[in-house]
Amino acid sequence: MLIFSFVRRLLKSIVIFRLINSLKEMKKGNITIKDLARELNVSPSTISRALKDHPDISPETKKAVKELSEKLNYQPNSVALSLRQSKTNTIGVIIPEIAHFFFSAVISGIEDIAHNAGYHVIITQSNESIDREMMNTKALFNSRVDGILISISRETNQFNHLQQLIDAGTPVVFFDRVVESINACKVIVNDEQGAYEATTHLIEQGYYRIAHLAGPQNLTISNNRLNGFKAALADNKYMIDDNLIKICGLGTYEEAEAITNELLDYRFPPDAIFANNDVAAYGAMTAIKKRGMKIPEDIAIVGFSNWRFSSLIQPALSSVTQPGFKMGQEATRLLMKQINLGKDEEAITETISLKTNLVVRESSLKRPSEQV
Amino acid sequence: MLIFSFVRRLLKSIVIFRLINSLKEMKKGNITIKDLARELNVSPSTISRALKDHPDISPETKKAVKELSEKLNYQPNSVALSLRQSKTNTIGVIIPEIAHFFFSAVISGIEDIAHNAGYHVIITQSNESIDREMMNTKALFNSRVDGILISISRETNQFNHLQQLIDAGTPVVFFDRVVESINACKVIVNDEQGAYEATTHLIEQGYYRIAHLAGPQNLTISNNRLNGFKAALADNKYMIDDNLIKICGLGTYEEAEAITNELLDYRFPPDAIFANNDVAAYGAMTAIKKRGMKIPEDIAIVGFSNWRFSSLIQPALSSVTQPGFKMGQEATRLLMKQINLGKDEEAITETISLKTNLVVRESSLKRPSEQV
DNA sequence: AACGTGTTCGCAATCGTTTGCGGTGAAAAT
DNA sequence: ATTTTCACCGCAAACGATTGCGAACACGTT
Repeated sequence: MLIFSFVRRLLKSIVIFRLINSLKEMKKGNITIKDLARELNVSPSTISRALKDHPDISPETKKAVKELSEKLNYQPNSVALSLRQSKTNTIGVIIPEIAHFFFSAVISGIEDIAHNAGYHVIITQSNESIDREMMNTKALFNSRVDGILISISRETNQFNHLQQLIDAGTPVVFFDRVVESINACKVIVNDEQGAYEATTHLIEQGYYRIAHLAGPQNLTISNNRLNGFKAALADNKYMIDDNLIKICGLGTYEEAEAITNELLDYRFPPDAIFANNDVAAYGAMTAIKKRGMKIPEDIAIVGFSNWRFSSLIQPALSSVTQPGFKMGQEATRLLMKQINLGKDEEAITETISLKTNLVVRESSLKRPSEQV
Repeated sequence: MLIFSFVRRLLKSIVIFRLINSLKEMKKGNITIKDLARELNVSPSTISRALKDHPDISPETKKAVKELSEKLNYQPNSVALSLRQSKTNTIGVIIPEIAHFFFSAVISGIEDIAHNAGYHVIITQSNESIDREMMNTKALFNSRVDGILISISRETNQFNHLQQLIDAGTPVVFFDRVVESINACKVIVNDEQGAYEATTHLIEQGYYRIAHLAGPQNLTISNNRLNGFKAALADNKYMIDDNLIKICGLGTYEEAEAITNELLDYRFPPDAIFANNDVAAYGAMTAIKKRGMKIPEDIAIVGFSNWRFSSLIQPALSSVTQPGFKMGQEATRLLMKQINLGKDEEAITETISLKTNLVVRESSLKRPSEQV
């Protein structure tokens, strides 16, 4: 018995030595189930079963397998697994830009749910380009991700690539920037309501000539915000002056600054600006400051998205917060639901609408003395 | 001939009908090479060869294959390809946090090079947690990515998981937050020089009691910045007062604010602060402002990283820029070089050091009247 | 007629893992 | 002594694509 054990141990160390050697030779020598099988003189099936505590395998074999696997630090090849099971346990995300606080928050929400469900997350950026977006959808499809979360790019005005994806059976959930015409799961924030509240807030503060820096109107969210803006004006018997509604197509800081300058050049410039997003708001603030005008005394500003540093700038920027983290969570939950659907079950097409929240800071407050 | 053509066309449409039908049934019915083979009555090998213009295949067959493949929108299964070729054409990235302007820039740089080389990029966040980082390395390894780019977490103080990765033959390139003790490719910025220049700048502006908000000292970058700070003081014959060097371990805004308050409580508080990063600088600014002190008149501030909004806050924050995009590019180039290495070639262990650049803004400028 | 040549394609193995089914041997039941 | 039972394990096919090798066939050449 002792001798046997000794011999076995000797054999094992030789085995390990041999493996390490061949590993060095092969450079990228990842241990496979076959390696374990060869060294223990059993079949690969046995290794596979032993590693997952299949009842057909004897305790001794299991022990031996597990020990060797531990010692050689065996790691199952996910690629092979994915192929075998036609399931990658991976979901893909397509967003316009990572360097965007809102989207970063969404990603964290996505990872939160996905990781707990045992999924990996592949993130891709479209960089606001439809070509890039199409490439990404194709790449994710070819990688056979189990599902896709997408917020479309600023440029996206046709949706074949997305419809194809859905037709091929890939579960898709849209978030934030959704596509109206596609029948699928969607998670949005109530942009219209957010814009309505922001505008109402400006009205309540006593501003009467309110401009809007709008986003590109092919994006539903931009359109909704514009509608909310108009609705608030209308409900308060304010006239809607199209000259005070400017579309910022690029979404850059500089563009907003230039467009704000146009507004300020009017004979009767606005006394408040509601910006489609915080970046535009920053641009507006810059233009205003450069003219020596004061915020909010001369012009009030409200933004949208509540970037991380909106509270840090001077004056602190009022903004509509979007629940990014929660949106990521909800979108991923919907996706998981779809993925786990039986083949025969009907596809679900739920739409979740999350509430926004207006955070009032200095940039939109009339001074006490000036308040009505 | 005409009849033949007609029959063939008829057959084809039936074929397609059948496929579409079975596709609907199978829900996730991705077209495979076998499907094409069955419908055209050839072997899968022929399909494979036809699709890649192998000379062994007749022009007619090629044409038929390509047409059908086009019509059914055949997309090769990347998973199967990866398994077959032991190559995933994917690289993994591990960063502490996505919601960080510097890292976002790095990612864009990475994608720039990687996409051009035909690689996908998988991004994972460690959230500054070593556990998460270990999980991510394992997950990426199991996914058999062709290489990994990593910037370690704030918590990471042991490196077994990374050494194992390298020992297993996975190409790894460290960037920004590198591990000194591991022999591998690294891309860093010259933190010491950056800190040296920032500190020298403060000295030249006439500040004489300069404090430093340092980062956790297990991070080489933090340590280098501290060293640069000290070196600048020493070279200018300034004394190094350890009371003016405070370590911010968490890296949060609030922590920096609290620690700055400690500095301000001194009988002789500092008249300038060089912060290890911009977030800490923001915290310091908040603390200073809350006391009614003025920047830079009472206290000057210089940060590190040059966040996107450092130029927007009041006063605009002087900061040391790090070339994030370029860093991502360089790191990826190094990784590509490693990946394309022959099996027998010696592993490369290059270290690239990028230059920083001090951007002087209001927060560190003595007023003209007060300047020497 | 036999052989050589070239074109066009299929067979089968392979990547790493899983799994239904069948096989072996020993112990237990008849 | 024969059958049944059970524990334990291996065979082989499968996931989708690639590729070395050989086969079949139609030519042209001797």
